[in-house]
Amino acid sequence: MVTIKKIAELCGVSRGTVDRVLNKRGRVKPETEAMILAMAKQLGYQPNPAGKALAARKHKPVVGVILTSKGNPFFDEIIRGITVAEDRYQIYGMQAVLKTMRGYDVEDQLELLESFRGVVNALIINPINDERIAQVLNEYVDQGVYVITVNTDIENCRRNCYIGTDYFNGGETACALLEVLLGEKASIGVVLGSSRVLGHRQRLEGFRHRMERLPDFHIMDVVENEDDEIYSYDRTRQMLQQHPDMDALFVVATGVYGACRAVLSLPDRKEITVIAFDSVPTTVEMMKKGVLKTIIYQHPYRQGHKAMDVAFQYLVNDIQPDSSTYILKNEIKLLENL
Amino acid sequence: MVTIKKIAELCGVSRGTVDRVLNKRGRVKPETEAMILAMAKQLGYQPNPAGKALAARKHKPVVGVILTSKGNPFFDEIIRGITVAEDRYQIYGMQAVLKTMRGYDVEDQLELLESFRGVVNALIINPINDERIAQVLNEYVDQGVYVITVNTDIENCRRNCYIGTDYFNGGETACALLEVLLGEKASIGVVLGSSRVLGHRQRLEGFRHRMERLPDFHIMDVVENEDDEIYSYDRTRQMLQQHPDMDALFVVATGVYGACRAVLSLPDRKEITVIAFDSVPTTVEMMKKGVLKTIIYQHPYRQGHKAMDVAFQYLVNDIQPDSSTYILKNEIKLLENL
DNA sequence: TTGTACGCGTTATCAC
DNA sequence: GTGATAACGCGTACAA
Repeated sequence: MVTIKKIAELCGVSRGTVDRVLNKRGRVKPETEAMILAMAKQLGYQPNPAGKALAARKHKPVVGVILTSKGNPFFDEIIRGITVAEDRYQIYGMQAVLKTMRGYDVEDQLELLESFRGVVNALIINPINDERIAQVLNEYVDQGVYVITVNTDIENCRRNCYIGTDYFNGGETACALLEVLLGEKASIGVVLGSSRVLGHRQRLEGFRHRMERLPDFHIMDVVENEDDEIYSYDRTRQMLQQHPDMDALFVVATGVYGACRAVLSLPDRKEITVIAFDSVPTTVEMMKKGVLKTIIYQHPYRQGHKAMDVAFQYLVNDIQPDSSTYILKNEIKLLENL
Repeated sequence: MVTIKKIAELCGVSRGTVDRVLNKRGRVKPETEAMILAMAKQLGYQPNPAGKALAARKHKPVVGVILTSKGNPFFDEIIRGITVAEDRYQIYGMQAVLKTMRGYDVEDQLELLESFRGVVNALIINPINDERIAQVLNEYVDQGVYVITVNTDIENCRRNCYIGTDYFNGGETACALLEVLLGEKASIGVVLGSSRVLGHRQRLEGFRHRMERLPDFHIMDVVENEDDEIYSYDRTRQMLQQHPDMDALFVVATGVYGACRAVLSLPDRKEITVIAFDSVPTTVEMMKKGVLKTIIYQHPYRQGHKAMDVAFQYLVNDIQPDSSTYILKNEIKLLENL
């Protein structure tokens, strides 16, 4: 096992010098620096996280967490992942400060971001895809804050790491699932949430892309529910009535409950297959009622847990993740394997 | 942050005394012990894993790993999870020694177990469900070795932790999936592997249990393939020919490739829906060919990684897992979300 | 029965 | 530029 001490001995210098070289603190003669670097490389030196963690205990790194959709059970699962991880890492002196907001208001999120200025060492955020947000995140990165986007990513931003699902693939999966359930023919109604969220647009693109190889799959109509269950109910119901031949519903984002209630409210109508995302209590209820046979699941708990894990590795052990994205799979769930 | 040192100061004793109390080493006056215990509890003392890890560095704990089915791609994924985790934890002085075997011979596994006697501090094993194995594992536990069963559990054994899927639920999920794919009627052929593996029996039980609420689901025939692809091919083919009305195949364990080849070899036969487990290259090939539309996935990588994580937490940080079982979900995969 | 002292690997602070 | 030293929290050998 190779340590700083050992390198120091082998190079005939002190631990302090080796430390200065390895951590690029300067004030070292170029020749000795080269020698130490060579030796470290040759021996394959890896810093010991336990030592680092112990020495770094006085830093007490703070992780700021900003999540949209306060009170949304899906995000509650992300939060659970975060708090369980916080619990595991709290002993290393790391702590998380959580702030949630309701809806997707850019000003609100900017305000929360401002409140973290100079306070946090890392940031976990479910960002609104807005260029002002992207700019603030870039500023954070420039100030040395480690920025992790979770659940949804943001465009034109130099965030350090994204943790979440592949939304385009989520759409492809939804379409493929529909094919498995219905066969080669489908008359589809699409229920959109707000177009503000990057991922939801990508999901629809993925769905359409996968549809290209299915000549008898047709999108008959698209409605927007503005992330509101009542609108979702009303507009879905209207759509179903206007298209009596429609036999599939693709709910791209939120509003699943309202859409399912619309289906339930038309018991004499042709049977309809609903594809939707996330196993929150309301969708589980609809699975139990048989309105939903399947759901696509995004591992929310693991998203939160992994985000904290990445923050921990960076802040406490100074280890960057292998990749700047960590993609969790879109899983297909029945009631049985929830 | 509460440390041993702080507790010692507050109690007016030395760090050594506190250590003896907290680690139950004895040689402490009952009264002071009580006081220290009370203080530790009141302050919510948690040992710092970094300190523990550092102090434990001289121990160099060894994790023995015994896996059946050498060369099986499913187990290769488990191994990948183990080695990635080993890489992450290797810096703490922990190392893994991996031994694989072919098939399910009890003598072979006993031999491997013997070779680890007195060598390992923890054991990760994919056990054959045999009472002699159970007995040896109990001996290991009694000697203070931390025993983790992975992928399949074993009966009548005091192993410390099981990490893997719920096989009974896997069977239920398979049946529910078949219902989603075929509707309320199905004439099913079952392909069994070896009955030696506990999990595979449980899967069939789960399947049968879920079938109880489907009066028009019938198991027409059952064949065993002895974990051999050629037998699997032959016997499945014969079964399909004998039952022209059979429209579903439930492959409980290995032999998926052979069974699918049997389906392919009868192109003019009635279409058949195949339910099987694990996305290994051969099954993925069959998905691409369209023989398999879905597969049930067991998170093999995560099984291996989590097993090492639990071993690490125990050996290096002295932390036991929350539960003596860690159950990973049976996931349903299409080609799109593999 | 209790206290002291050292080492684990890293970082930070001095003094030279 | 460089080296010595203390500190982080824990475990333990040894002294009292």
